Amino acid sequence: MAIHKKDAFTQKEQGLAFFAKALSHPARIAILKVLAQRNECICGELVDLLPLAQSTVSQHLKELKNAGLINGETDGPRSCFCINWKAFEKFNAEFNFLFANLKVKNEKACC
Amino acid sequence: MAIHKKDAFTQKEQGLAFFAKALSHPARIAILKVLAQRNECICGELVDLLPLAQSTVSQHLKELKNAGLINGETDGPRSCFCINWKAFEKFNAEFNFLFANLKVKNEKACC
DNA sequence: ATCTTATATCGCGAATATACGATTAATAAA
DNA sequence: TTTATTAATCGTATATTCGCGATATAAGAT
Repeated sequence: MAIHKKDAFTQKEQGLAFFAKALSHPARIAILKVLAQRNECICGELVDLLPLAQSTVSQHLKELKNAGLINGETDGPRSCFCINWKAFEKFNAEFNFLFANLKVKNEKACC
Repeated sequence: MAIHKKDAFTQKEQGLAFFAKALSHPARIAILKVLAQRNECICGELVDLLPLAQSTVSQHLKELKNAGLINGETDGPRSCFCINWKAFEKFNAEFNFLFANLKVKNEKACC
């Protein structure tokens, strides 16, 4: 009863979907926004900035890290995170590859 | 027992997350790719192009339409869909607003 | 050694998402 | 009118996500 048959799709399709999934929750968008607005790693603070419990924030951070969107180090009772801009560039590139460069010739309206 | 407390986040954060959610499944990426590669609405065909059952494809189309990513009309036993490029532009704009324009000053590496 | 602090992980309940087959709906074709 | 054809919807099983409290972990402070 193979639910989730994502393997029936191409690597590019899976990759883009995987990336989008990481962005698909407002809490993760909010975390990324905070990280993007600073010039340094954020150590702590994040829990205070979000309307979520500490364990929940930690989970979202884990997902973002798993998706490669953020880098992080955990030194004992303190952990630091910052955005991985290269991953964002990669996403933009793939996204544009699939859609944006096709846009011009499709400008005409259909339905 | 408010699960999914997305209302605790800003409209922009929710909007971007909602859009990303629509892109977060390879089947939907594949559908959008097909629609993008044509100059016209696609009437039918989609089910044949995807490794999914008809009802499943229909569900994904519904989600894409609900997210505003595609336009569609259903005339009796035939339905047509095409990409809504304006929605893509809006996504790009919001995405860049939150992240890309912050990138330059953050180019330095941290962790 | 003990206490404090900050983070990660575990376990659970509730909500969503995925997928399919079966059914319904709506038009075209006979 | 009856018969296809095509797409949407319903019902359902299963998987995944979300959120939290409780617990574990790991280092610094006392």
